[in-house]
Amino acid sequence: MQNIDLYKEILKTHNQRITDCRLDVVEFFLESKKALSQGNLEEKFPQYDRVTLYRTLNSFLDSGILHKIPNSTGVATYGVCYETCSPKHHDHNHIHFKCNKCGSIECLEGKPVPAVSVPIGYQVEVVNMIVDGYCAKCA
Amino acid sequence: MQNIDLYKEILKTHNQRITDCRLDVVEFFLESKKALSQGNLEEKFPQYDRVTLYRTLNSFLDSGILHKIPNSTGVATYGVCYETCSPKHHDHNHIHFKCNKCGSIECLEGKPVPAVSVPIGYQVEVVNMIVDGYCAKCA
DNA sequence: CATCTAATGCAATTAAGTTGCATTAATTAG
DNA sequence: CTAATTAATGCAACTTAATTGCATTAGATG
Repeated sequence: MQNIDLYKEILKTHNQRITDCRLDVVEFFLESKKALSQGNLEEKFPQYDRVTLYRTLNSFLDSGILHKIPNSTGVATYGVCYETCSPKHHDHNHIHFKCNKCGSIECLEGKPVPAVSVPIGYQVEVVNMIVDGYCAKCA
Repeated sequence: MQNIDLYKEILKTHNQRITDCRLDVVEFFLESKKALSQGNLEEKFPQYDRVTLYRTLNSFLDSGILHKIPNSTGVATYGVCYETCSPKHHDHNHIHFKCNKCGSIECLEGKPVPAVSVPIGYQVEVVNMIVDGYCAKCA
């Protein structure tokens, strides 16, 4: 909890109350630098009720602290939003990488999503790019 | 069931037995031209047991008739594979589009996924691109 | 400090997906 | 064409993910 002031600031600017649970969750996301799921939170914070963690995730999602990362596993995973995101408009112009061996999901910062063309009449809101493969450790 | 011979051929070449259920499911996928979920199948085919439909989907997945489409809803959705796919190697070099209004997910054929660059040491297996927005009908 | 309202914890419930097992039916070999 | 083989089906039970209701607690605001 070295950056406790930063975590508090993040919560405040997103209209979240400063509670132990929410500070812990924010810290966990920022420190781990990986996409996390409800299950990861339950493991890490057995002191909090499952439902509280669910609601924390949903609350962070609504307020724009986190975004959902699409995947095929059937388990919702979340990543930290960047400064360019606001609660109303998410701008996740980066690629997510999922390792098929260790299962970790991370954001590839500095790797912008290439432009995408859609059929006439279609309107693009968000583009997600998910790369499956093997990370540097597992390759 | 006009194309019943085609459906049988698809099942045969993927080592699936010709049954009513599997013929119906293949037809549904090919006719609707959209990504479908377990729920869609249950609605459409109340005559078949839930478990049978689950197993049909999984069987089609393993044999390379269908592929999973990553998404943020938490519900697994499946799309038809192209000829370039084999059970062992899936080649889904196309973009999936999800409409935020009507919820339909479809493949944008003829829209190849752009090349993607990953950090050194990373190995790419499959690249998925999911565009969220509004389809021509809902825009 | 009093009020307001968000956040929490517990219990119960819904929904998605899986597993075991006995039965049925499609395929294959003789 | 029939018998043997094995995939597919249906039912029941179970697991896991996620949601809802409600009473209680505790931040935030004036």
